[in-house]
Amino acid sequence: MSEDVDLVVADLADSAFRVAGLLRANFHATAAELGLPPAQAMALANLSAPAPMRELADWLKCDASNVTGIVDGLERRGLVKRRPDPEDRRVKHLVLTEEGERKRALLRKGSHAHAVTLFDLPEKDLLRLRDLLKRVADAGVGIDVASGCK
Amino acid sequence: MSEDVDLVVADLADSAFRVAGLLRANFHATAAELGLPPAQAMALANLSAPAPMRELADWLKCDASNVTGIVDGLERRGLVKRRPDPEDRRVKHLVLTEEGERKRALLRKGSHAHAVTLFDLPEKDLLRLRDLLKRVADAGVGIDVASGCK
DNA sequence: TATTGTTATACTCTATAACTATA
DNA sequence: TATAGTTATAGAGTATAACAATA
Repeated sequence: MSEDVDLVVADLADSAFRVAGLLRANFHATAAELGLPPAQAMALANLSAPAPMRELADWLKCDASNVTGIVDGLERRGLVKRRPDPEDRRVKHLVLTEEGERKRALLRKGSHAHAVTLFDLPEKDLLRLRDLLKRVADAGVGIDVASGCK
Repeated sequence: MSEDVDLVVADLADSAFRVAGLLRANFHATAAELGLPPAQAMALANLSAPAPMRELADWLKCDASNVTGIVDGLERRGLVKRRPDPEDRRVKHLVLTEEGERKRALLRKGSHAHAVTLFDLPEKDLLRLRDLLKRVADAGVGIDVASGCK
């Protein structure tokens, strides 16, 4: 007899939430140590290269109007600068300052160290877990939210 | 040659975040359809039986002072009632109304339907993923946040 | 003294809508 | 007309500190 799929899925969703919660809690704690609110930290972590503000809104999956405030905070802290695009004068590119680069590196270092400790599995299991979870994550982008239909 | 563990872990953390993000986005959307803000929905989902407000604060991992506002919202919507504990008159138990039970069921039904669609894997993989993720989640509770040390 | 729940306060996050300046 | 970014506004989530009632 096979296990009840509903139960397995419920278990799975619970574990996924818990694991992500642990990752997020650590990210927030690391951010707090660096004096950064969560959203600003998330923005900073995503700024691998100069990018228009619009792009940041897409990354953070939030309305463009929020980005203004988040970037205001990062600019107030001296971590990014707004640089107007000479080609299209509506666009402003976000450029990290030296201090911004430094904090970004610390932020990523902290997250990664925690992840390594968290995903403490034998290599075979680690690879298996990565493959399975990636399949779910990749397939999931095509699923309509709150409808359950593809 | 084995793959670089750092890369695998980074990939894994990314997938875990994405999967949890999908689950959460769906939960919020389902909550919104029921006219519930996220925190109130989360509280409602956790109220399987009458519980003291303090317990809810632990579940939600937030300060007790927040719970007052969240429960105010649920009470305003007629979904829960505060019932004083006769044994310890400091304590108030949260009891779902009939409408509260109804919305709670709908909320859980929506989440679960989405999870079933999301975790659309052959049974063998499904069980494997559940086991691996559960191991990580269970082990993770013992890890200090933002320090990476056990 | 310690704990439960409340209030007051402040900061942050988020979406909507109306606006500007460009394209 | 459409797009990038801003402003104003309002609702929501969160933590801190001080407090009342009770244990």
